[in-house]
Amino acid sequence: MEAAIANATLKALRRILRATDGGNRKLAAATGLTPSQLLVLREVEARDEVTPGSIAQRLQFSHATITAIADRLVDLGLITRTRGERDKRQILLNATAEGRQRLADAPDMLQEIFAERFAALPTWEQAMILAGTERLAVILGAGDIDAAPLLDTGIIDRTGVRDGQ
Amino acid sequence: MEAAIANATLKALRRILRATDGGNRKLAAATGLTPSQLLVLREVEARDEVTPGSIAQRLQFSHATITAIADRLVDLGLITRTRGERDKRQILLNATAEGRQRLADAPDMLQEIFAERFAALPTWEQAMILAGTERLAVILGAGDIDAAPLLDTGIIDRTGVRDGQ
DNA sequence: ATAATATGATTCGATAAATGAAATATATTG
DNA sequence: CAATATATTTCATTTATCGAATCATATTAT
Repeated sequence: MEAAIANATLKALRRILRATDGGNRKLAAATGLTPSQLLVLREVEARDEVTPGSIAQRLQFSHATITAIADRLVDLGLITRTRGERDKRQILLNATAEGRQRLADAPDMLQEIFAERFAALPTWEQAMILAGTERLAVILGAGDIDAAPLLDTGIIDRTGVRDGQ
Repeated sequence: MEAAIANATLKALRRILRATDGGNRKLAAATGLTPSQLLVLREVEARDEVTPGSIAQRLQFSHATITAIADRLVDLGLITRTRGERDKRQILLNATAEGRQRLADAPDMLQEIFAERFAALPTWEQAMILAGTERLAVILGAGDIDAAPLLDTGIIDRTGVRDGQ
C-alpha cells in the first residue's frame, strides 16, 4: 500500500507546483524583468563569479540563450561581465549592487500568500509540515530531476514532431 | 519562534520548486512541444470545452498568446476549436485523441525520480511527508497566489516586505 | 426596437526568448 | 607545435508574448 501513499503525495505535490506556478510570471512583471531574465539574475546573484556555461547547464538553457539574456542584463546594469583570469576563455558574471537591489525589492509571492496562512496553523502542525517538506526537498534535491536518460535511450522517439523550439 | 518554522518551510519549499523546475523544459522537449504549448494542452485536456479566455486567466497569459499557442496546437492536431452555441462569441477548445495520447505518453519526471526514492523511506516517514505535503497544498491552493493587488496598486511598492531567498 | 456599451476572440506589429550551427579565442594533449 | 577540446559569442531562424486595434456577438439603457 505504500504506492498509495506515494501517489497521494505526488498528487499533493502537483497541486503545490500548480499553485505556485503562475506566481513567477507576475513576479517577473513586478520586477520589470522577463521570467528568464529573473531566473538568470537569481542564478548569478546566488553564486557570484559564475560562468554562462554553468548557468546554461543548471537552467537547462543553451549557451546562446544565456549569452543573449546576459547581454540584456548587462544593458540594464544588473550584472557585469569580466573575463576570467585563471581561464581566459571563461566569462565571469557578477550581480551589480543594482541587480541585488532589484532582487531584494522583488515581492515574494510565496512569502505573501504563505505567511499569514501558515501562521494561522497550530505549532504542532507547522512542525509537521516543516518536517515533511524538508524531507521532500532532500528527496527531490538529491540529484537533479533529469530526463536525459529518457531522451538518450529514445524512449520517446516522437518521430519528427520536432520543430525548432 | 513560529516565524522560524515558517521560514524554514519556505526555504524547503523553494528547494522543491527549484528541483522540479528544470524538469518542465525537458518534459516539454520529450513530448516535442514547447513548455507553453504543453501547459496549454494540459489545461485543455483537464477540463474540456474551455474557452481561450479562461485559459489565459488561469495561466496568466494574454488572450493573444493563447490564440497563438492554440493555433499551433490545432495545426499539430492536438486540439480542436469549435464555436460556442450558447454564446457565439466564445470558442471552445477540446483535446483530440492524439492530444490526449501525447500527454499520456509524456514521461512523468516527477514520477520517475520520486517513485524509487520515496519507496525507500520507512512507512511512517512516508505518512508524515504525505500529511505535510497535503496540508501545504491546501494552504497554497486556497485561493490562487495572485500578485494582482500588488501590481494594480502601481508597480513595485514593496516597502520593506521580506527578502526573497 | 435601437443605440450604446461590454465581452470574447483574433489579427497585427513589435520585442524578447530560444536554439543550432558556425566562428573565435583560449587550453590541453600528444 | 599541431591537433583537439572547451568556453563563449555571433548569426539566422523560429516561437513566445504582449498591447493595441478590430470584428463579432451580447447585454443594457433609453
